[in-house]
Amino acid sequence: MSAIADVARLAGVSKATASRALSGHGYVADETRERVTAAAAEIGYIASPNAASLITGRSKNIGVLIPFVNRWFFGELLEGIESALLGEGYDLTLYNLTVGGIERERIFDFFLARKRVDAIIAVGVELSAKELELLTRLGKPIVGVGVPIEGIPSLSIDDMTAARLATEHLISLGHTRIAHIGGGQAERMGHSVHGKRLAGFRQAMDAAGLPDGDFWPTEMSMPDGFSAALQALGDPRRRPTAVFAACDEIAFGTMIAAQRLGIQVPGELSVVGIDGHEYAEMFGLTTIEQKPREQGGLAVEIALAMLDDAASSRPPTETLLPLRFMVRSSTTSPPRG
Amino acid sequence: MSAIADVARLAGVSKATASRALSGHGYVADETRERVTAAAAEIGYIASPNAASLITGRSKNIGVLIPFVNRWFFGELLEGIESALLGEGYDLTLYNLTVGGIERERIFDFFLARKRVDAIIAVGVELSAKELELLTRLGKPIVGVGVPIEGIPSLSIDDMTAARLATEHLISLGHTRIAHIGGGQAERMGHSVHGKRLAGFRQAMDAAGLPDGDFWPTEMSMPDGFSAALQALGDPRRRPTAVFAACDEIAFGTMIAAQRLGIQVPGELSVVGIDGHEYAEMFGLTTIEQKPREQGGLAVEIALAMLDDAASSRPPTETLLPLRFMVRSSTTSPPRG
DNA sequence: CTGAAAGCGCTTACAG
DNA sequence: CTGAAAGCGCTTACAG
Repeated sequence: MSAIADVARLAGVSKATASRALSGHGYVADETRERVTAAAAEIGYIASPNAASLITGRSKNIGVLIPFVNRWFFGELLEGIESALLGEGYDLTLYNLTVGGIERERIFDFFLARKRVDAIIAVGVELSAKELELLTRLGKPIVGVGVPIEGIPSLSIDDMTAARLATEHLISLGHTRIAHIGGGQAERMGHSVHGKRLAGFRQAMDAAGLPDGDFWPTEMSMPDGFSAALQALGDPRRRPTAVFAACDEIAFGTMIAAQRLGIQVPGELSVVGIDGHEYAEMFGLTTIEQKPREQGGLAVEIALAMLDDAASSRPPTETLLPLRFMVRSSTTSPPRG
Repeated sequence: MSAIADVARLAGVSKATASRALSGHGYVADETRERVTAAAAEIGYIASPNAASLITGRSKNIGVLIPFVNRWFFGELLEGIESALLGEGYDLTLYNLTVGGIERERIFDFFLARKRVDAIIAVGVELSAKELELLTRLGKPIVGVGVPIEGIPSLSIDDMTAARLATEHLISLGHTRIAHIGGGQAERMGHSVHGKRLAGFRQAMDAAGLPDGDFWPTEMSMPDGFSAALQALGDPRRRPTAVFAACDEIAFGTMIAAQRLGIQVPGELSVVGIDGHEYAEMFGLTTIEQKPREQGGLAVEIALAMLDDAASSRPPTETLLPLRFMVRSSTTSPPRG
């Protein structure tokens, strides 16, 4: 006996009426609705979305594609998405879409094909043409966050501008020998976050009439930033007076490397990052802040809105999110001489 | 027309046979099975677990309760769980169970009551008696990781032993003024990770005949460890020569605080942690390693095994996971004088 | 405004 | 070994 039948019997109505009363779809007399709600509360009835999905086609579940869980930006975004979804009564199904991951293909071919999710939020993932095709063929709302996806409503900061701002800050302080330690993976530098931040850096240097600073490619993590910085700062004769790090984690690694090498920050080396990482204050890092947790909430809002009016009013393809410059103690004028 | 009907028609069999062939339940002639599999492959058929769950009662979906996503230990564990689940064809539904969280109650009353998950993996969560009651009443396998849960199969390291080992390491180096910077939340210190690590610390100090070292309670994060360490190390006259940090993140914060105060590590201050964080090598931190990613895989294994033979062979209530002592450059003998 | 009936896409006794 | 039928727990036209 289905659970809703119990509610119906207790309230003295049909299953159909009970369903209408509980879902809010269709006409039900106020008095009836109250009886049904009371009955449902009494036996602790919670509708099974699995059963409902069979007929409504909606499963109250959103799939999240994300390359890392354990990096600040991604972790914050994920928590933001989760909290917003729960607030709306949606479940979050997590797909950790790693770059060379063995399961990557299966996520598209199998997991997403199971028709379990109503929409997809793709966080910081770069999709191959084939993957994008598979995704769009699902016919479900897709929202991109962190990195814009061709033809899909996406949220991100303006990476080029952020990088330009960070670099200009260093230039305005008087630095001329500025290095960029940033994301590698040169193959797809074009549209990637990495590529744009590098481009913004070069743009600012060019505009100031400065020679291209050194670029040290690395992964977007603290230990990798540390290793790269050891190289970048290792040779005292060629050492830059300032580093623009593509993200705060790289910036922290750079600051630790500087300390290891006996280089004073900011006296002998200025460091600026992008992100607004939770450690930024502790490190005294000057950075360009973004708010990934809020971005997650926004992404949910957009995805659910697309679900509501499927055809009409698609959100704009690319939404740029606000930036905030936070000056702290990691940047100052270059040393004299 | 249901998708499996298409497969059946194409293979020239009934839906029942198609279902049996694809699921592997029940007898099907080999030749028939091949035809069905081929037909399914041809039209790219993937069974809807939502529909199947209605009759099997299984949804191929596991719920994960976790207090943080953005802390190394939890992030690693989550990635380990996700990857193991995907390998088994299971989805992961993420519930971020924060401590004072507004949604916390709803996760138990509403989300988990929707009958969507086949089992629950509770990571590092301390449950109230009421919550535990709600959880067990679901009648589903539950596995605890990180912190043991009363009466539930749980995986964790032996926190007391780990803390004792770390402390004894410092003692064996000759330290006598050792402080512990560790988890706060005194109200439920008893069974918590925090409480056990503090207890192990005290046990080791006692056993060595040393007076209780100072205990500085804090959150298990790097910035909070930093703030606590600034206090712990601030007064040169009372300063300890060694710090046992309850986790690596606190240890890193402590090392950064020491640097800020001009205190040499390890010359003037030894620091030891617990975890084996990905930054430990960069910081040169001596620590007791655990492998949360593998713990996640193990938790999945146990949960799925419990699903397979519901009644029989319950796994042991508390499984203790291996530890590995990693000595690096953050610990040495205390300064003379 | 409400109820009886059909049906979502599957799986599983039950016959044969 | 296979198929026809029933049914999982819901929701939604369709009558009334």
